[in-house]
Amino acid sequence: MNDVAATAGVALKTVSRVVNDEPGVNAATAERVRQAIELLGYRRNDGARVLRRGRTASIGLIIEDVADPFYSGLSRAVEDVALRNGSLVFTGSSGEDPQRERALVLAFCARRVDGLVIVPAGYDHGYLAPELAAGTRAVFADRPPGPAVEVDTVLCDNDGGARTGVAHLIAHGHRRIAFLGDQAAIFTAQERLRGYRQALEAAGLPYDPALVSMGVPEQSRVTAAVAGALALDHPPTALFTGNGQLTMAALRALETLSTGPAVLPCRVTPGAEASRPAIVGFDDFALADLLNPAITVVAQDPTRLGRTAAELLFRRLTGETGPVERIRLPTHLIPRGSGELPPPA
Amino acid sequence: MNDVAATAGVALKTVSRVVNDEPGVNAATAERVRQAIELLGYRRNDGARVLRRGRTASIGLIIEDVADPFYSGLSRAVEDVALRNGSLVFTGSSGEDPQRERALVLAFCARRVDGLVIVPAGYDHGYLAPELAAGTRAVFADRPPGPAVEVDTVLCDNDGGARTGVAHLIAHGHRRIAFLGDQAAIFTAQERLRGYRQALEAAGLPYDPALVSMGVPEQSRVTAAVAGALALDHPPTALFTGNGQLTMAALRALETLSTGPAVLPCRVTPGAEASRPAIVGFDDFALADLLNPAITVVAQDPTRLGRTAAELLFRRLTGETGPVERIRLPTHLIPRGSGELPPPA
DNA sequence: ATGAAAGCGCTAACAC
DNA sequence: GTGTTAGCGCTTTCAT
Repeated sequence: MNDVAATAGVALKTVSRVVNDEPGVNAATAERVRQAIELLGYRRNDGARVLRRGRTASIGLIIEDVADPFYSGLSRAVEDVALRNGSLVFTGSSGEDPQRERALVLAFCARRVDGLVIVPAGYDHGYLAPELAAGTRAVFADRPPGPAVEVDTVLCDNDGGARTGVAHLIAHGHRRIAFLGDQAAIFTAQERLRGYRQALEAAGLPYDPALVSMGVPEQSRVTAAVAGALALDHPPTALFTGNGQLTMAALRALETLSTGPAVLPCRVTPGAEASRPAIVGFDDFALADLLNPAITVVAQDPTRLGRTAAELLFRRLTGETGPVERIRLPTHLIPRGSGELPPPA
Repeated sequence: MNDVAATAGVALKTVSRVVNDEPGVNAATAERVRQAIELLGYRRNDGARVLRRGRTASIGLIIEDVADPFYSGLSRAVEDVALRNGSLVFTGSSGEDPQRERALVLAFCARRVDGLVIVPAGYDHGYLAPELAAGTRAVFADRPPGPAVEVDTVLCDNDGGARTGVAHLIAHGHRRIAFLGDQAAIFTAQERLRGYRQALEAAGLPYDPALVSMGVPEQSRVTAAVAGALALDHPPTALFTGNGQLTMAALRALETLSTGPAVLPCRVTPGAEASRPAIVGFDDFALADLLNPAITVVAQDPTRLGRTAAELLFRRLTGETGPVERIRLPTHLIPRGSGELPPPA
């Protein structure tokens, strides 16, 4: 900037004015400055600017894994809102590891991000308190913070969604419905399990722990869980899966376990359909409509979740006060076939 | 930092030494400083640190859309490599818009990122030259830069992959193969089209422009393209799709266009299979193996692409010199059924 | 082992 | 309209 000023024969401040489009600069002077900028290939150093002004015009986003379609949809929404607000976004994947979540949040705070959108992996957010006290704003998305801090939160209607999905299966005649959930420590997994139980209760059906399996959404575990359930004396006639990854893994498990010979181009052996359990999954996913049968899901809207959280964050950053907000986003059932299969006669 | 120094009764520099684990501080003094830090909730301001030291320990990543599984896989890989190198990553989606690509790159540069991983939307990268001259390193991934700059590039073997996929269809007896590609302006789309033509030529088959359709991967366009091809006097018996989005859209189009009644739980009317065109797609995607028939693909490895690009970037950032690198990553064919369907007798 | 001073590149506050 | 000065929070250099 000094060099530019020297080359243009003006003072430092004038260059600053031109660079920032501040009013009160003679058009001719401004032009000279712009030429000097061009000549020297000058670029404003935003880091220094930030240091002086206090606002970094950047936010941090912590999710579980960008590579998961649910979170990448959320990411894109956050990014778009940030862009509209003139802000850049640091993204970090926690991989469901509270240590990494913490490290990322702290690293972002050290960069003095203006705010954070956090999908937490852990429950202890005491580490956030000093940052919040220092003025960094945070919005939790998809899962709430632990009791140590009180911040705006945008969640999905997990138990309501699960209730709807399970009630749908019940309405189609199922009485033995297995529940396949994510790790029991995860908030959304707990809420969805709760919804499952509520639906059973509302229909006067017993809760059978043998029909419930919670754990990591790995194929091997899911295959084992599905196989185990189907091998019960009174096997389930339907399956409710707690998220998109689990649904896909369960479908693959059913395919693997299917006893009939794999016949191309139609893998489902004619006549074998009837023995196939009905399935409803939490989360919509690409191609759910092209499977055979097409998959009935309880859809959330990751884009809306991200947008809502980011917009709330920017409203806070632009000074909106008021009590901590707790927003619940609705889900909706999309019947496609797999959830309408009747139980075997 | 001043406050900490005052509270601990030491000089500013001593606090700096403690914060940075520099040697040469009395253990007792260090402890006093640490207590003061704790007491005041002090956090080092990395922005100021960066201003002084010159390195921001952050990189920028520009992709087309985080929400696309191909790019989100790439993102995650870049993020992981960055983490291992103690760096944070700014992510931005260009949405295939050269203006936005440019704006994002420039914004990242203004933040003085150490380097960039760019999946370019445009071809004119003249705007990058001053940044490169200023010392910012860049690596292009998936698509090369325009002629204005010369930088490291990691690409996938697009024409080779397409050649393999199309040759596979030819080997299964197909003589009329349609090609459905992304917008003709996109580098990878061009290379894949080239591979398609090479495969035809190698087999002594004529190139028929009526069988080729390039454009945005929107469902309506794809449905129209597929319908158009199938309505030709000599319709194709097989289809090669140029990327994952196109493959999914084409499958949906085939489903929509399928003349037989939709019969649950098996949508493909018995007997109708024979009239279904074979299909091979570029890019693997979730559930490709569970469709009916399962989808044969030419798979790239987005994780490897991201990892390779990011590692190259960090090697450059740690001083590795040498000529500009141009890396090509292999693809591999995964036969699953759809690509092995024979043409109608 | 510790400290004082200078300055990274910029903008806010106030002259002129 | 334009320039001067101070200082954002830190690290570097050079003393002590």
